[in-house]
Amino acid sequence: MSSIRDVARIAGVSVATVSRALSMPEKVSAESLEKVHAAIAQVDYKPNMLARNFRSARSYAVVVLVPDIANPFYSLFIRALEDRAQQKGYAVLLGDTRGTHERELEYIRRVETRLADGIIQLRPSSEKSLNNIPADIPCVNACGCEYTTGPAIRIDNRAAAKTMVDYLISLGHKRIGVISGLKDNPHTVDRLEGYKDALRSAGIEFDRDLIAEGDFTMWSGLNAAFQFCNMKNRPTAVFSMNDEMAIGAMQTLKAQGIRIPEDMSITGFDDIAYAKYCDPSLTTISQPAEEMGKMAMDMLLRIIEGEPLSQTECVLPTEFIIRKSTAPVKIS
Amino acid sequence: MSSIRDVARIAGVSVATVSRALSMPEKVSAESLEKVHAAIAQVDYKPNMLARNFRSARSYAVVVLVPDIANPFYSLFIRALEDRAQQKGYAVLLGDTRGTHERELEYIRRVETRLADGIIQLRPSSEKSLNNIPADIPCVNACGCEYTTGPAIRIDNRAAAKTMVDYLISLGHKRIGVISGLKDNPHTVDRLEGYKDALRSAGIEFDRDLIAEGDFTMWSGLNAAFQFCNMKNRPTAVFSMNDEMAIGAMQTLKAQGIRIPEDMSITGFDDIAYAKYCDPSLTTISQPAEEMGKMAMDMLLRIIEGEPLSQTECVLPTEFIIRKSTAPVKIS
DNA sequence: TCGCATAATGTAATCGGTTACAGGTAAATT
DNA sequence: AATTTACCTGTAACCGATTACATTATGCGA
Repeated sequence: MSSIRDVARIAGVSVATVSRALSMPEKVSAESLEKVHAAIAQVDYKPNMLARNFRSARSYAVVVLVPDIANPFYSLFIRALEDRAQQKGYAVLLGDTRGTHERELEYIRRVETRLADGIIQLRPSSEKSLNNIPADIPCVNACGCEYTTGPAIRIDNRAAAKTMVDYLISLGHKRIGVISGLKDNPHTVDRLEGYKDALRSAGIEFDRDLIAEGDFTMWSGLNAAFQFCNMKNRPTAVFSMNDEMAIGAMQTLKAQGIRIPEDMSITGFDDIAYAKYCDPSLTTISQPAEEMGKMAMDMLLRIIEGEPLSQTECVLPTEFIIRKSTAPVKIS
Repeated sequence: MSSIRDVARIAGVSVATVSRALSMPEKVSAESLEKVHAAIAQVDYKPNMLARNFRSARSYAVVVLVPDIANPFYSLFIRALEDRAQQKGYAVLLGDTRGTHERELEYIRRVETRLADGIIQLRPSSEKSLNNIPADIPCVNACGCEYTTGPAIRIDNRAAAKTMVDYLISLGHKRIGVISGLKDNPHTVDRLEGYKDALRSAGIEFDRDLIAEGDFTMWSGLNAAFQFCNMKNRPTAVFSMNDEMAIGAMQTLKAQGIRIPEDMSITGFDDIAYAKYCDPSLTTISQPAEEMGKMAMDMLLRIIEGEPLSQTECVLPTEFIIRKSTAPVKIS
């Protein structure tokens, strides 16, 4: 494999000239430039980036920590993140943590040992659920919540949830079930607050029995829905904290002969691709995942490059999308 | 930031001893080992992997080239690939090519410049659609087809397609529509051959009008289905070359008042998570994505490490999954 | 013609590890 | 006691780029 010294020898110039010809060609005479390019072509020289990165003490790579890459909501983020990183000359190291603490630490270690320059965290984190990333390593949360500490891009989960539940209430629903994420998940916490806000402003009393806990998977939504089917005083609408659980729940409801939305309305959150194609199509909240990913990557790279941040938190607007899974409450 | 020389100084040993204490502790006296570990703890030493990788001329990273990471079929693969790579101490560099030639080249360049040691290709490639990866760089296709050149893991697309169409024929269907991928996609080619095989063995004549071309997205499936709705002599079953297009097509069919499976059967391919949860649940072919990803990564790492390969191609079995989207043809 | 600024180039140090080689000590063998 | 062997350790070269600094050549004005 040819090195910069081979090129220099063949071109009849010094290694410094070759290096300059590549990184600052305006500092090199046209004559030398030509000789260098000829030599590069002759020996098919490809610079060794490992050497370059070593010298510059930078890896030009960023770890993306994601709880589960097969989750369609995260994959949208990742696509945007990767796109932006690529544009700026950075690589994305995939860090699928499968939700475990241990794997997260392994990836943090990669930054500490210089194999990556920073971290994009997709797991929502708050003070309560410590994020165990040392303060001195560049990190941005691309999917934060109200209590996320450090630089973050997020939506206003609480307000979005309130909007959704307000809408259900406006349709006449008074008993509104919730399919939540795990209790200690910060998104669950924020969205549940939004749900309670909506009930409060409508003067509806909160009923703990209407909360069914899931874990953001379709399967858990499917299970959670049974809790509502078997109730003597069934809710007339269900607010699911993500689309996947809503889609799972629909299966259960349909299987139990409950018509959507005639007998029960159901809503999601995230607006994943299937939300539009399921039957009936899902009323949901759209998160600007592309935009969030792009902004998060920009923020991280700015931190890495040592540029000042104009703001360390950015709250992006969501979009409320009404489809066919919701309808006015049935008069019975 | 502390280096190995700092540790050596504080421990009162040479840098060689420190290096050995870390990579071959059995070659170092217990006494030295203790001094080194104490010094490491004292200065919070983290080895600079960029230096190590530079010296060893290896990056311990692998590029995964994927046409679109937001495609749920690919994300399953990626999860398996990442899992295996992590186990073996390799990082996964995400290479979302968005289907473009150009981006693929950018990632190939990363291998040539030593930022990665090899490539996992998820785009099906064949002789016809050149894969433009130089022969001297380690590469495995994790999602190959019959004509893929070089090391590959694949399924028997042709046989799987035939199994599916045989099944539809066994239900009495004679006019079987196809929603295909792009014409020159190798998977399309293989699966279409399987379709024709099945027709041939049942003595049914091939009808070009029954082929609707899509591009493996839901949206294209939705559109392709219109071609069948408007036909005077409508097919009684549709074989879609992936689940997403099948799900898109279902939307169109239902919207046109065509009942599934009573009026028309429909089948998919891949068995993505949603295939089980759509309405009706989808009869499909399950690909062992986890297993394929794992095997592909193992094969690639073996090539990188210079170990001999027992075989350069591996064809894994698929599973035929019957759900609710298929039924015997209606007697009319 | 001389002095000085500017441009182009070359020499060699440097980054932080790994490792070939040499040297030294103590135990084992003759 | 001499020789061999095993084991541990240290010195310094090395990987391939970048870049500070020195050097040389050229152009320009006085």
